[in-house]
Amino acid sequence: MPASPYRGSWRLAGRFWPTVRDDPADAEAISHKLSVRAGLVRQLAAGLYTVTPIGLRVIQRVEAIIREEMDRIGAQELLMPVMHPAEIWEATGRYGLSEQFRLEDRSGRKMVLGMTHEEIITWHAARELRSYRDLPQSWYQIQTKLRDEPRPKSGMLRVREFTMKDSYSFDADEEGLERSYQAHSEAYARIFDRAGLTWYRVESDVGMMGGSGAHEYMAPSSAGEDVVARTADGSYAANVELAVSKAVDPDFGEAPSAPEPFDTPGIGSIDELARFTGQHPATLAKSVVVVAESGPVLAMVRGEHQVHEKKLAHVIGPHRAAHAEEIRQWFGADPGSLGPVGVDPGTVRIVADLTLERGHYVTGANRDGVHLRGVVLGRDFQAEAVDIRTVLPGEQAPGGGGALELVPVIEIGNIFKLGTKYSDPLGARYLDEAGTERTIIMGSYGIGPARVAMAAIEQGHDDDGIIWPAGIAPFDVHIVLIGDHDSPQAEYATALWSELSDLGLQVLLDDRPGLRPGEKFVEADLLGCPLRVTVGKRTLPDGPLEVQARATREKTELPLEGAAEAIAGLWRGIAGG
RNA sequence: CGGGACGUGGCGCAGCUUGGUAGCGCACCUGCUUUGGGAGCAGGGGGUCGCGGGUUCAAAUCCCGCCGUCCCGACCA
Repeated sequence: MPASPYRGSWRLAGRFWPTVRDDPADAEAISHKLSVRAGLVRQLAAGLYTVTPIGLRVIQRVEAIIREEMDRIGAQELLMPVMHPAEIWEATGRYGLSEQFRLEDRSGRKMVLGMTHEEIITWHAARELRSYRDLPQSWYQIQTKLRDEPRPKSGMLRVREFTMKDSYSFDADEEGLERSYQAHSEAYARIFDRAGLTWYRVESDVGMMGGSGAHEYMAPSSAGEDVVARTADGSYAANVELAVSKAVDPDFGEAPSAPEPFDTPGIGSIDELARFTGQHPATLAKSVVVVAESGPVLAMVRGEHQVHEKKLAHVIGPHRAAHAEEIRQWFGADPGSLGPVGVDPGTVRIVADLTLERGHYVTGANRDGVHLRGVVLGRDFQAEAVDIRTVLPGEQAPGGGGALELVPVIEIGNIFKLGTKYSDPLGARYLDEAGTERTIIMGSYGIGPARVAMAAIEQGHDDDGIIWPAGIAPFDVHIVLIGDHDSPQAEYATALWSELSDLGLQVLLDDRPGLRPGEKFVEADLLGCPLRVTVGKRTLPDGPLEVQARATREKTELPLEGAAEAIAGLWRGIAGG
């Protein structure tokens, strides 16, 4: 049994720590490769992972930071079931979502596995909170969520079962919600700073949560699935799903008094059209046909832009791409020669990006191999002018903060102003001072601890392994013992381990017998604790003791006298005091 | 859900085209030597080749179906 007299410190001999030499064959993301190689996680099935004892240390350190910061803003921890009666989800119209795991109990009662807990916490709030005197409240939990993801991927980054810190605020009015939202915003900043991440707070889409305002917390990483548009100074930052920008207008020149048809044989794409006409793509309009529930929609953006599906969906609702035959039927031409002029507004709804309100454009003529030039919105066709395009890097941010860059990010947390989306259908109401019944105003706030850990790996690694931020490393100090159990080095290393632990550090002592020094060094690099101390024959009897910082590889030689204090000092330097 | 790839000792892979004794590296076990950056020698254990069906005298290999996993896209608090 490995002795561990100090909370948080480990002797390694006899512990389960399954490292591997090779990258797993099916891993792509760096955090996926390294989390498996460093023995932090093991896969059970697609999107299902077991966390090993040493991996759990990292997760628990993230969770400890979260608990401290949530408690600091007065949030209270509780714990709700993962399995819920379906009726509660039916009440908010969220029963039957495609990602929801559904089942029946033995008596045939419909149940669901929780993908989140808005419904459940609101159900409780509706029963327990009655008076303005009961408000405000902030409740949180760190609990398992289950989502039947269409495509689990990238190791622990996108999984079907994971733990989430989710909190919920209950306020009497909008001002109260604003305070709760602000408190969470400040707590989140401290949490992600303490976890050692580079992160952005960005405006986000309210999505399926509904509500009136939302921000996402994003860690930049090439493994990220979301994209943020931001200025270099950070004054503007938004998920591309809703990012806006000032497009650069080309020199349109004079518009002809009416659209002029011209032949464009065999031209099917904007690139080809730009080459054929010698005009800048920004003077060409792209026409995309989709089918919404109400019928066909022609969506138009400038040639250099892309239609953003989510933005479009905000305007026209759920939709799909149109089939070739449908397009023929509605427009009398094939994709490549489509345009808005002459289209019957009774059959086809036309939505045009805001950029098209300026200038005149080349569009398809709805005759194969023919385009029109000089097409003007408002004069030659009517359309709803709306924002449906994706911003491009280099375009100017709306606030004057400069040019936008597009960066891939991992979503590590989010905060939502829910308003009454859940409290209303679930009947969470209270009586105000005047005795009037009012609906409770809610917010919800999430963080994925495992994503925080994986983002830290994405942002901190080199060819040899992980470089943990001091705040969430599995250990503060990793002692590599070179020598047998009964050697003087072992005796010294064990004493040093105790001494460092007494100083409040979490220390890993690699006292595994029979391993070669090289293997221990390689695995220490893989694991990536901030400081590595080597105790070998060179150390004794007179020193020096070698300490290496994982991040910089900087080596420090310490005299044996006062070594533990000196190491603690080095650690404080790395951890930021 | 569309497209693509892969499934062979614990891990990483070869063998499949052209059917005929299941192989390599690492890991593992034993012994000796070694011990400050994934050791050397010798010996050894471990695989119904994802599952089911078919073709054949004979299937890891050919055919059909299914399952699993990964990647791209769609999707996605």
